[in-house]
Amino acid sequence: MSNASSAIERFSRYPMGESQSVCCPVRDVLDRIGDKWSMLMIMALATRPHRFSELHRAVHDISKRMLTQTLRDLERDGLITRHVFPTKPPGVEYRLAPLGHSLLDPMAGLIDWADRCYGDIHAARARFDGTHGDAPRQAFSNRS
Amino acid sequence: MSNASSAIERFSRYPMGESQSVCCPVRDVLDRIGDKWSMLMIMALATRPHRFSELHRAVHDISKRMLTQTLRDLERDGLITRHVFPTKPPGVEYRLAPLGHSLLDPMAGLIDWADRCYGDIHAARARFDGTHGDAPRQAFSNRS
DNA sequence: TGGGGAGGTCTACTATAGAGACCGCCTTCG
DNA sequence: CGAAGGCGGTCTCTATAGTAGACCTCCCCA
Repeated sequence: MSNASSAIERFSRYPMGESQSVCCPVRDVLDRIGDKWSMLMIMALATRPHRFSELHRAVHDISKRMLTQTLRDLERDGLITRHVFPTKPPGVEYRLAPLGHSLLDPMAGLIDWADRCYGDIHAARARFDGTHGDAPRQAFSNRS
Repeated sequence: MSNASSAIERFSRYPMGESQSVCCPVRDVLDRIGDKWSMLMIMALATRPHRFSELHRAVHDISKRMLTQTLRDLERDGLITRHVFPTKPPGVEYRLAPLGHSLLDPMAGLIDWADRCYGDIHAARARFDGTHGDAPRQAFSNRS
């Protein structure tokens, strides 16, 4: 918590109240890497460069469309780079840019936390669903 | 990178290839806190407990619907707690649970990174949009 | 000659988020 | 007395984003 409080404080400097989302790095960064696939891509690329299809195989349940889009967005933000090799059938390799590399450390903290607290979260979830609801499917749904 | 590599390695133990999303803490946790609002809620609650309307004012551009849902989900996962005070008009207070508190530290790392690299990301984005596209609006869109 | 992989794009479908109206309860103001 | 407004939500409608999966070109290999 030692360094957390300072970060929270730093964060608090960015007012959230008046459509300031544009000037709040947290919102901005979260919108980018907080989506379903970006972090997974970064993690996959953390060990070594990957080809498009390798990434597709590595993640399997991403659609090609989302794979392309996620890679484009990450490239656009300078987190990964895209290299085309003009071989016979052109090969494309994606690799982590330095900026992407610098993300690994903070991400590792999160992964660590996820790993540690996974069980607690599921326990809490089960407890909530048991105590609180008869229909444990979703806590909040658009049931028609 | 020192501790990052170990975390990456730990992550790699969870295969992503065979619909293993259910057993991968990273995916699981990311789906929860990686959404647009959860982290913002946690950050808002980091300093002190908040009432429902306080949170709404603090974030302003969240709809009540999403606010309710986000709070429910966080409560369900044991990250925050919800206290109802049976005062004249019942008041509801949300506060961080210990589990939520333990998230602050890893989150701080990310906020820190966001703060540091915000500029780089925007620079990269501008460069990409300039070099790469005539229509800098979106890198990938469903244009009809 | 036709199957398969690479590296995508396109279209159609559907789940999700967001806007904003509404609600019961209570207090306060004119 | 009647209206206004805050609290803590829920409900419905619509716009948007994600998903599945067909399709495409180029090349290699048997």
